[in-house]
Amino acid sequence: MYGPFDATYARLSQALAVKLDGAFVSCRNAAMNDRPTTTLDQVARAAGVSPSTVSRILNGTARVSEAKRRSVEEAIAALDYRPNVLAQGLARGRSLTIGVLTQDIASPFYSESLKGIEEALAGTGYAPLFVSGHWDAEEEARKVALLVDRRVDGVIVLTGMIPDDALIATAERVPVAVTGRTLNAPRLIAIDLDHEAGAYAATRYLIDLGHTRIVHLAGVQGHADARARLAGYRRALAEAGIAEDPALIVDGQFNENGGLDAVNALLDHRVSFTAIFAANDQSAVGARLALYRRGLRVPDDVSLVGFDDLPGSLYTTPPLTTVRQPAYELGRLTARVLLHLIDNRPLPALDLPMSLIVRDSAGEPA
Amino acid sequence: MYGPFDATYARLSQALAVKLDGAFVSCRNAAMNDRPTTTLDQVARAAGVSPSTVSRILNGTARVSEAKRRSVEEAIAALDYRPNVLAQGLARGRSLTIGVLTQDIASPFYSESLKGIEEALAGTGYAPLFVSGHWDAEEEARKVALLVDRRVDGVIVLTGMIPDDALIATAERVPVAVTGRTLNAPRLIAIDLDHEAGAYAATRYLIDLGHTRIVHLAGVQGHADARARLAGYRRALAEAGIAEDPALIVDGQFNENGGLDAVNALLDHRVSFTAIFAANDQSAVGARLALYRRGLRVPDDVSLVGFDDLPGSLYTTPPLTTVRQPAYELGRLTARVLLHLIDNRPLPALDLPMSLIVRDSAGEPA
DNA sequence: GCGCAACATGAAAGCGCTTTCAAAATGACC
DNA sequence: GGTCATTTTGAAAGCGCTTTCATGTTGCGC
Repeated sequence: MYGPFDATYARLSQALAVKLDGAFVSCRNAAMNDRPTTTLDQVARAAGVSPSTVSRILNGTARVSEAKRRSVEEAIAALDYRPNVLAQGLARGRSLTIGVLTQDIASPFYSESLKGIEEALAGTGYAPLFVSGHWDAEEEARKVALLVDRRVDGVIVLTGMIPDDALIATAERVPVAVTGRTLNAPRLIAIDLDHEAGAYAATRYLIDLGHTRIVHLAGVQGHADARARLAGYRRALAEAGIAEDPALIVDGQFNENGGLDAVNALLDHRVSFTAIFAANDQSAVGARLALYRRGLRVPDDVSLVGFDDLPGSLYTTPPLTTVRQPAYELGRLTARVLLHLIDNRPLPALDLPMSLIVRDSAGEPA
Repeated sequence: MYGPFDATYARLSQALAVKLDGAFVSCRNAAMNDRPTTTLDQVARAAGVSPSTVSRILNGTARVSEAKRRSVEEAIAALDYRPNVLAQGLARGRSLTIGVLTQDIASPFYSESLKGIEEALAGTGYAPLFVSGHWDAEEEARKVALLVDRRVDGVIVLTGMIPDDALIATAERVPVAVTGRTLNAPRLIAIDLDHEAGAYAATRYLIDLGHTRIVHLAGVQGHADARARLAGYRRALAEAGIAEDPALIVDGQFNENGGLDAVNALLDHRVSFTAIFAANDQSAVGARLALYRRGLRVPDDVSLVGFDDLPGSLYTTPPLTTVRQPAYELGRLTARVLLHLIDNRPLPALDLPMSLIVRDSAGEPA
């Protein structure tokens, strides 16, 4: 037992926590003295021109004499004027905001897509407004409504459980781009990747290595991606003439703990297998820990293949062989396509391949 | 060599990629037929009352006769009316938006704080607007300006490199809450955790286990947290009477690759050590992989302690002993404090402890 | 039934910007 | 120098909401 400090000890799940120090906080809560924000009218007055002229200069909407331009620019600099984007939005009928419904702002997978969206929007004047639905159809609908109420100029939905109908209805008000679905409606664009093919490739890879007893750590029931990946697994087995064993298809819940529990259960029941195909990297990581705890080596004793290629999967021990989903690129593309949809421009060409990334977690069976 | 498919092969960094399938895209780009959005005026007309009355009912600003209330509510339902939040913001002078400057939307550490902010704001009417500064003072300043231009009602800054002055200047326009600094200014609140103490505890823990040759995988130079953690490491050594060996303090860059490279270099140079204290979990994970590649066991051959307690650190092999930073709670608290600052209410009590989470990656030296 | 307070309601003036429309200024040309 | 096309500019009307202010109602006590 460990205990050198004169501190309080607390037994956590499987961790001993030592409380250390509190937070340092500093603040001077001054009297409300909002620095008065300067408006376009003030700039106009200072420059001796009309508000319209200032607006025109700001937006380059029309030609303006050099003299006025200069005096307006001086006034802007002197007053440190910054246009009120809200007011602009109201006047123009566009908010320059793109609403993005993700499921969990901290999801290692979707946050890559958010990054792609951010990147695609950078420099366009649009700012993304991120909201999380937590895989709950109701909450997702509420969050989409929130976006619409804020008059976003477009909505991006990253997968989720919100029904197609709701998305179609939303598309009546504002252009929508959704990933992870196939869907056809006016002012709505759906971008999907071929999860079935990815899963097929992963499973086929294991089969080609010589495995026949392959566990599938399935994703969350009712989730479209989970279904597609299971289908790919099945197709690969069928094609190879390997009979499907229901005992090998277990629930991995798409998360670490699910993978951990599932593999523990498998091992407890003495189910025999030589490889695991996890429906996502997170459950693969959980599975890997369960194997580690039982002293099973990867890939020597058990081969492991994941799905997603999370940034961290390059650094697991051993680095994880997995199906790469181009999450970042998907986000970028989706945002780009949405902008095109908003401007009613022709849609750009699309090409987003899934790919099997072979690292060190799978090998031939012992 | 592996190659069962009739597919293209490509040699990646350390991975063989098999290109699979393209994206499925569906869309019907209908003619622009924006469903006309209904306004408060229309509701008023439909209900046979004045706009003021509708507004009052919407906001509960004043008592209204039961009859009118009912007819307005019917009109709202019939027209499917939703208030325009932008217009409300303009009229009220408040946007109901909180700007949040993070560094990387996909950072596993900071996204926990974002989650906390989201949680704290849920149900308050405020929505967070997330922007990323990428640890670049210039970009951070630009992003903060963007937030101010959108007239956010408050700004949260998660650490970052933006100079204190810039924050103080921002605070003249809008309330600011910043983490990872100690700073005192009007309408600005700074919340910091004690990184030095956390690092001290981690190092002391290793020392108490019997280690004396302890590597410190330092964070990014010039980063305040990195400095504080190094200081804690040093204090623990000094207190224990262990002479500091400069060869043991190496640059881990706060990321996986940095940790990997640093430990590789150490091993290449045959520096002897029995433990590693990494300045964050990401570099610890990189270090762990480097050790794995060399056949060194954790914790049998080398003990490893991280910093942050990322969600994934519970599932590394072995689970990582680390200093827990309450990132989620920090986000929640910061948002809450900011709301108080905005409303000029007394600030809530604060208590955010760091704690050493003992898992399985550190033990007594061999 | 009268006077006054209390209340419910509507008119209208913003919030800070854009944009249409028409007037004023400029310049080209004969 | 006058005419007309072309540009530059400003006045004013919104965008969709809130909020002040004034008006019209109601209710109460006497």
